Amino acid sequence: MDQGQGALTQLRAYLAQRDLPANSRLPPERELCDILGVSRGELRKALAAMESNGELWRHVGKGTFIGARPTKEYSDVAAIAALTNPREVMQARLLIEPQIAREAALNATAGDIAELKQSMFASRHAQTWRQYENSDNRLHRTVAEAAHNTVLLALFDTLNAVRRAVVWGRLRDKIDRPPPDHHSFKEHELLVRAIEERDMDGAGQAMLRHLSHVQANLLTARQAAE
Amino acid sequence: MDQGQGALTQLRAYLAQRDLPANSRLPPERELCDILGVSRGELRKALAAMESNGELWRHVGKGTFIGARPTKEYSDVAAIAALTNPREVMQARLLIEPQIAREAALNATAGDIAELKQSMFASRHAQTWRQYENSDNRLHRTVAEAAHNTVLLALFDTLNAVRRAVVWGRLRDKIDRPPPDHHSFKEHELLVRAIEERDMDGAGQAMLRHLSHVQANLLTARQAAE
DNA sequence: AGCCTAACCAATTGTTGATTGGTTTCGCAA
DNA sequence: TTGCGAAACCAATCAACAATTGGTTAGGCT
Repeated sequence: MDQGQGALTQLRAYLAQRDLPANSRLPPERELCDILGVSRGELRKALAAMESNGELWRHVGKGTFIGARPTKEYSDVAAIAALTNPREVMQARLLIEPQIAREAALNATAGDIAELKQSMFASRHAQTWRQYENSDNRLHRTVAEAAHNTVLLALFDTLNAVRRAVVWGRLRDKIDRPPPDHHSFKEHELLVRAIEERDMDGAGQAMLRHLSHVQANLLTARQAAE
Repeated sequence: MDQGQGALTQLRAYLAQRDLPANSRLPPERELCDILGVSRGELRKALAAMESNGELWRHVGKGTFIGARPTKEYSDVAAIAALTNPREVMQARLLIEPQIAREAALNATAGDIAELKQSMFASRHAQTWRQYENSDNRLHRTVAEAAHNTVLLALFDTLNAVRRAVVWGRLRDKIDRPPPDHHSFKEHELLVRAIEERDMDGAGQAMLRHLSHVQANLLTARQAAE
């Protein structure tokens, strides 16, 4: 009995002496056996006790680490897409993206703005709807990048992934191409210009107006299809 | 001159003949040279033309692929948390949550409002900071639920998960409890009342003011710790 | 019965060599 | 001089294999 807790005591002493920071890895069990002069079975009992106590965590092939096991959380895009519909996705875009655009106006670098213009140029000269949508996606994501906030960018990507998953079935005529007077061209231009001029309100409003038109188009396209 | 475009023509013919699906990889350049009977330089010119046109994309060590370059998407909360910091998270909350609150004012049901009040009551009577934070989390999430938009709720959950993962080191005195005049109490009340009265602007502003105070507290707490 | 030791298992990591797009260099010819 | 082609080289990536590591089992000893 005294032996059983002896291993734990030794291990605790070893850890206290080193005073290792959180998430640091401690030597493999086979080495710790030698260091502490304990058998591997006893050592593992002590480790199990400390692990169940939340003081450390272990994983095969990785090792043993100080602190709490890192939580593995996913926001499963497929799960979200299964529960929602295009209306909700569009509404979320209308609420989120203008805010991102405002932030982009504040933080965009010259490089960001150059890339925005390039995407704008590409979308204007797209030969097919497919190409246009590529450029359009790229422009919207560049806006999100220009906000220079990792979390906002991640949220945008999630939203975007959901959007793509939801509007999956929607297809446009592959032969046709965007008309030269497509509403997005002018709207994109206003958006990029507002960002370039550091006009937060202007950028937010431009994005809002652009997405409102996209939403309106979704409705008409849907009505036309029925 | 005819040669220069000849490579592109041959490449296009090759691709048209195979009719490869999107995201499929085509042979390495050195092989394509032999297949098409073109020099590598000319082939690369043709590939560059098609790449700038958005028809394919290339990457060292990977190869050349049909279609648009896949955007690197985040959905792993741990990955986001590793790349960001409390400042960015707080900023994202300031941009997102007020918009959610506005939507909640529009869509909240009587049941939602009842639950909001219950969370508010619980947070006001919390015995420890731990309990308070549970109630506070619950209130904020109920607001997101009250927006009745699956996508917005999912984005909120993602943001929340990132927040929890990022504020790792932050510790509050476990003995102490929230003071009776804690700023959040009054702010929560204003928020819930605005939602109840269907006041979108009021709800958005209340949430914005509340989070601004939270942000300010973060700063002072940080300063006090140093 | 309890323990140590040794061996084995499966998940993970590390390493090495080959592959691949990108670039440079040199020779040649118009 | 200019442009093209062939070859060599570079760095990022991938693929396959060996080594590491926590988890488990079997046998022998006290």
